[in-house]
Amino acid sequence: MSSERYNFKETESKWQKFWEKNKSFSAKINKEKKKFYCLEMFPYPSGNIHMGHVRNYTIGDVLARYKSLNGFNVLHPMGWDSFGMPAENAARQNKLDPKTWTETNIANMRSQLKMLGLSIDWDREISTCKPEYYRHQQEFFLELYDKGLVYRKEQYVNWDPVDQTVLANEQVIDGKGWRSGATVERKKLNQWFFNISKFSNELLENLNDLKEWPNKVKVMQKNWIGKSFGCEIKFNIEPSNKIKEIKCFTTRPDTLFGMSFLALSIDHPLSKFYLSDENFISFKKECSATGTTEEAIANAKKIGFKTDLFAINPLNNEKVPVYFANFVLMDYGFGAVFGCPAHDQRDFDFAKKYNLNIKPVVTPELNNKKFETVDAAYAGPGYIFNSSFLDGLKCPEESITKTIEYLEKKNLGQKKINFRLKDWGISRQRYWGCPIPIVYDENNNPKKVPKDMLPVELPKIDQLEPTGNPLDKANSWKHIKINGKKFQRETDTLDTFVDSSWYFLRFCSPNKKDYGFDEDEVKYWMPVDQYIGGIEHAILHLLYSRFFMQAISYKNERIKIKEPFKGLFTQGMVCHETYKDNNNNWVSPDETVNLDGKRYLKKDNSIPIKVGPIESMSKSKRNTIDPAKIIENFGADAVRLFILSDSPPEKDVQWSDEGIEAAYKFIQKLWTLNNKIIGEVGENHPEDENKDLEKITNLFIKKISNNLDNFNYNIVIANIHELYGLLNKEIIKKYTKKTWIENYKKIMFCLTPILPHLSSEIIENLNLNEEIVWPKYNDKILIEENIAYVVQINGKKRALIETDKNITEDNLLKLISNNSSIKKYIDNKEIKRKIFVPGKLINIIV
RNA sequence: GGGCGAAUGGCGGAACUGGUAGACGCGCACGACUCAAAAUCGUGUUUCGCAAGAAGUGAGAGUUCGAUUCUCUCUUCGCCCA
Repeated sequence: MSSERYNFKETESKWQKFWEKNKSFSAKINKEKKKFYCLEMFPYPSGNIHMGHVRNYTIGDVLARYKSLNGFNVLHPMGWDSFGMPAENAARQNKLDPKTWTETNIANMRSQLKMLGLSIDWDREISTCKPEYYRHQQEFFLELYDKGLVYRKEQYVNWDPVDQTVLANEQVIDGKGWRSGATVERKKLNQWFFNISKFSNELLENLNDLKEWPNKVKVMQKNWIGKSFGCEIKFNIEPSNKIKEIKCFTTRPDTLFGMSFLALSIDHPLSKFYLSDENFISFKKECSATGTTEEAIANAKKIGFKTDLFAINPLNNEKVPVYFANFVLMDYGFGAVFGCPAHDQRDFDFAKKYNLNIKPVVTPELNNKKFETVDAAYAGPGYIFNSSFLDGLKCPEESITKTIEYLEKKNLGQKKINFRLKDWGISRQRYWGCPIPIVYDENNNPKKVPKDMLPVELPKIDQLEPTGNPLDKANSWKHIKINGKKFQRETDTLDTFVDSSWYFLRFCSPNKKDYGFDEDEVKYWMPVDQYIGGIEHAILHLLYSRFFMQAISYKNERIKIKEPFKGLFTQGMVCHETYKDNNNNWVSPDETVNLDGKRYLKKDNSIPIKVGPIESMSKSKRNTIDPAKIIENFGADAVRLFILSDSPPEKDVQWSDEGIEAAYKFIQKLWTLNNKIIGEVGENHPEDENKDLEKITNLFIKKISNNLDNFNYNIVIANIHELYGLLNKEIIKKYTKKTWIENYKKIMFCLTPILPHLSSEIIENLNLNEEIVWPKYNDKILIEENIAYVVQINGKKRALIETDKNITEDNLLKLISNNSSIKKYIDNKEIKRKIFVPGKLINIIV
């Protein structure tokens, strides 16, 4: 017998144990069934799960369970993105070993996730920091090396001279190292790259086939890849003793007549002639004060170094000075641009500073030959002028193609496609990452580590020193003999984005020893049918994973999959109010007492708290809520219910105490209702009073199915609330035991994706002895004989008339003319027009 | 500066292909139970108005018998890129 109050602790742990023991969510290839690969972005094991995880994994779990009930063979795995800087930082600070720190966190977070009741195949759990995982990653690296997709070149990094370490961009704050406070320098290092730009066109074109991706993400990737049409132009240089010509790329060849200088990147090959010039060296130093991001370079003050060279404009043979400038990137085009100050703001700023000619060549109006750019560059459309044979062309529609045609004909330049996407630098000067399987001989030539020597395992270091690269100091590991020859190991490790670029393949065969994945398993499970995660990974992680799939299938006939993620869903963030005390220090929700819903006091000293804006939960603002505590107090079903209820899953949701309490109460109400229904079932009336219960059930199944199909999970919760109200009214009516069970069980089956524990318990108590499947609804039952017709007069609703659905227009009009509340609107008035929509409404124009 | 998106009660949000705006939840108010409180249950809750009624989906126009929904202009906000 069911007790009065629902004991969520007992019931939830009972079912979690049941699922674990029976391996209820274990996935195996079954070619009889359609597969469904449901994947959520795997977490970084930072210590505890946060609300973002709860939301992400609840959304995924609802989908996985729903698909499973609908007859799909579901793969729903979980793992750990367990290499990365937080572990290394924590280890350096506390002089620990990152492995122990990471493993403790994983154990903790695994148990927290299990408390959510997720339908995960835990036998497939993987962790990227384990040699059993990264061994295969090293093999992929070597495969890509053989395919020519990996190379080494020099590139700038942010160098912290005090900590003797390379910093990521986000570790540089106001030009200083985040921990040491030392001024960060730009330093050139030899680093490894994946040739992602080789696939620029494929990565761009394939976006069109990703029909189940949010358009927003596709647009972001498209902009990131940044395909542009332009022109490569050759400039002759005078005097020609250093260099004869300089190539540059431009998207605006049509402004060539407005050129007043040529700007080069400080890394341009020409720079080698100036390295003995003290002024150039100090200029170079000044440039290295700016960060390495595009944004930092764009916002920096434009500075230049004038050379003794001049470039010849190929169109009019004018001579213009050649500068080195800090805003030109070696990665873009050829590290050289021509400056047209009148129509580019950057060039305009530069020309103003160095007193260079500003000659307008585009005018907004066709006949305005006096147009000048005085305060700012003009980048808008218009007509070409001051440009000899180009004059009068419409800009940019005609002018660009015409100019390119001319340059090509005269052999001065040629049309070119340029991509913004740069190759992916994968070297990290860190300890806690996947070792790069490369060694160097005595002449510093790189050699692959032989396959039979994989994995290259990280050396065990019990205590990490606060500074430097530990692998560089690990002498016994670093020096190695292969076939009697001496080598030194590569001491950089791989970017952790590499770890997450193929983990979805590993999940298909997580225990395969000799290779990263099993081809048959991958053929069956891939691609991921639904990938779910945060929008913050819209570009890098998703693009890198797409590249990896391209790279693996490149020159490999057996792997046909080009795109890893068929469907993508990006969920919004979990937000909370922020609180500050009168010293402007952040205060966490745990430290406050709610006075009246609006005002808060600090718990320990009763001083009023300032309530700030609602922001996404973050440790720095101290507005986080610990899911573990919430599950402990309210139960997993209540948390699942609330995290889905308040906002559409793709939008941000606000966490509130009232919300989770309401969810908890609703779980209790469902249990109370269940007890009443079980009582009714025991009554066993001889026949049904009416068909209402059947209608309620069918309409509910229809609504909840549609809403689940469309990710309208917040509306799904509303459907359940609505259903509760209806059933509560229904229990006073009389139905047979059979009718009650038939309908109630279907309803409960529908609740299992959302509230798996409560519904499993109820279903068990029904003693059905049948498999749980997603119920089908019967549309015929939902057809109503009578319907409330909307009666509009001049487009305004004036009445509802309950009548036969299939009534004719004439009969409906008769009804209306007898209706007292409408009569007054049409009496003594001429009816000009009638619009009749069968089964819905009639609109009378008078 | 460019691109994408959003704007609906006190709050979060519903409204299928143009057809009853405000589902559902929170909050609030009143009532029942109770010596009382909590919990629970019930009723109400867009605004103005006693009412009949009128107005109403960021602002302004347009298409239409009819617009939250379609088109244009503008305002504000968010995200991405610069």
